[in-house]
Order: sequence, then C-alpha cells, then structure tokens
Amino acid sequence: MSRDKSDIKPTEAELTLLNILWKMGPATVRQIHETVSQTQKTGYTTVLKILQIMHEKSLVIRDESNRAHVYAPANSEMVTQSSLLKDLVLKAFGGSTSKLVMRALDNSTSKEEIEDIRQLLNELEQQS
Amino acid sequence: MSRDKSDIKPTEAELTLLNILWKMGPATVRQIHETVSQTQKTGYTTVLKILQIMHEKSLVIRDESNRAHVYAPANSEMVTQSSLLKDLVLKAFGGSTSKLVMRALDNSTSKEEIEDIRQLLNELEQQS
DNA sequence: AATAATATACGAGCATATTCGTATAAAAAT
DNA sequence: ATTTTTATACGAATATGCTCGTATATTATT
Repeated sequence: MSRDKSDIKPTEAELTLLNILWKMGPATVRQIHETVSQTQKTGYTTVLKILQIMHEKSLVIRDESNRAHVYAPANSEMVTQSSLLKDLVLKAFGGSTSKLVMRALDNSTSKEEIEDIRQLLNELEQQS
Repeated sequence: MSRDKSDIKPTEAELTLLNILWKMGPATVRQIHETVSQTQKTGYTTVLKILQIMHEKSLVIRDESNRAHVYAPANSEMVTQSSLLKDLVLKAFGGSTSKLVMRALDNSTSKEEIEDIRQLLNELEQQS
C-alpha cells in the first residue's frame, strides 16, 4: 500500500506557500516572495528552497520553460483540506468525523453559518 | 500577549501518549508503554523521554510521590481538540470554521451523525 | 563590452522531534 | 547480603524542517 500524492501532509511553511498559490494562481518565486513578505520577513532564497523541496515531494508542479520557473499547486485546495482533516480526525478524534464537526461548532458560530451547514446536511441526506 | 498552556500544540508522538492518558486515566510510564506497545514498537525509554519533555512543556502533570511517577494530561481532550481545530482553521481554512465543517462533511456521513449534528445546531441557535 | 540585476542550485547552520543506550539509584527477590 | 528487577535521568545519534549565504549562470542595462 503506497502513499498517494494527495495524502502527503504539507508542513506549516509549505502550507503558507500553497495558500498563496491557491489564491494567486501559478507564480514565480519572486511573486510568491513578494506576497509572503507582506506578512512575514522571509528571505528570497528561503522561499525558493521550500518551493524546491515541495517540488521534490510533488506538492507543486513547475514550468521550467522560462528562466524564472513558474510554480503551481499539485493538488487543489479542497483535496488538501480534506487530507488535513482526515489526518486530524485519525490522530485526535478517534477516526470520528462527526466528533470533529461537533467540536468545531460552538457558540461563536453565526446564524448564517448554521444555516449553511443545515443546507449541506439536507443535501447529504438526499444523496444517501 | 503570552501563549496560554492550552494553546500549546502537541506533536504527533505527544498526541499518541495523550490519547492513551485520556483513555486510561493517570498512569505510570510502564503502563503507558505497555499500551503503546500494543500498536507500535517503541522503547520504554523513548516513552519516558517524551513524557519528560511533555512535562517540561506542561502538556502533562505528574505525581512524583512514588518512585514510579504517575502522569496525567494537563488539559482535557476537549480543550486539546479545540486547540488543534483552531490551529487548522487558521492555517488551512482562512479562519473560517464553517468552511472546515462543510469540508469535513461528505457522503460518508451517516444518517445518525447528520441527526446528531442537526441537534447540536438547534441547541446553538437557542443560545445565541 | 562591461557591469548590474536576477535566476537557480547547493550546502551548511540551527531548531525541533524522535529514538534509544547507558549510568545510576531504589526496590524486590533470592 | 547479594542479585535481579525496575525506576529516572541524561546524553547522543538521527531525522526533518526552516533559514539563509554563497556560487554560478543567465539576462538586462549601461
């Protein structure tokens, strides 16, 4: 049983860059560094190095046809979010997704959010 | 703004031991090692060392009145689960808990789980 | 053409996490 | 009393993640 690419769990720094790529779309190291610099003080080569490691791990793909390589996420935000949730469910919620969901919901949840979730529950019930 | 104890994020190995402690209640290194050995091949001193580190970090408390120290979680499972969820919401869901919840729910969710979550949503709505 | 700017690659340093062996002390068994 | 078992403490080896400086190559500017 080998590990699927989408099961690879990005580290914290990697997730920061993925978040930027999901928002920006494909981008060069320079563009990514500019964006990350707005909130953190991180060196250019640090960003470069992490992207290179992510490429080795197949967390990103890159277009090397131009001098400045263009990086893009290998997996969608949805797939990655699901993978991270699956991991947390297994490690901290005994495998129970509903326990996680119920723990996530608390009195700070707004009426709008509650209604959105109700709607989703209805849709899920139709399918099954 | 200093970091609250309950904000400390346990590592993977630490979470494994916490899960055992939440299930067993206060326990000695030997007892914890016996339990963890049922699913993993981990040395006794490895478990001891991790518990010592967890004690330094205040993830566990310990009773040293007997020769074999008795360890117990510093925080409840609930508090720790909430902390881990909060962390994931910030890092992978742009701070939106409802996005996390909706991503967690999929067609593998059973009717019973759906009903449990509906019930919780109703209760939350009463409060607000 | 020479210089400056910009790109990747690479290695090394530092931090944290995980692992376990060995030393030492205390308790139990013989 | 001696030996064996059982306990903690401690240090060190290894792995991974993060950081950045330097080397080198390419492109742009003067």
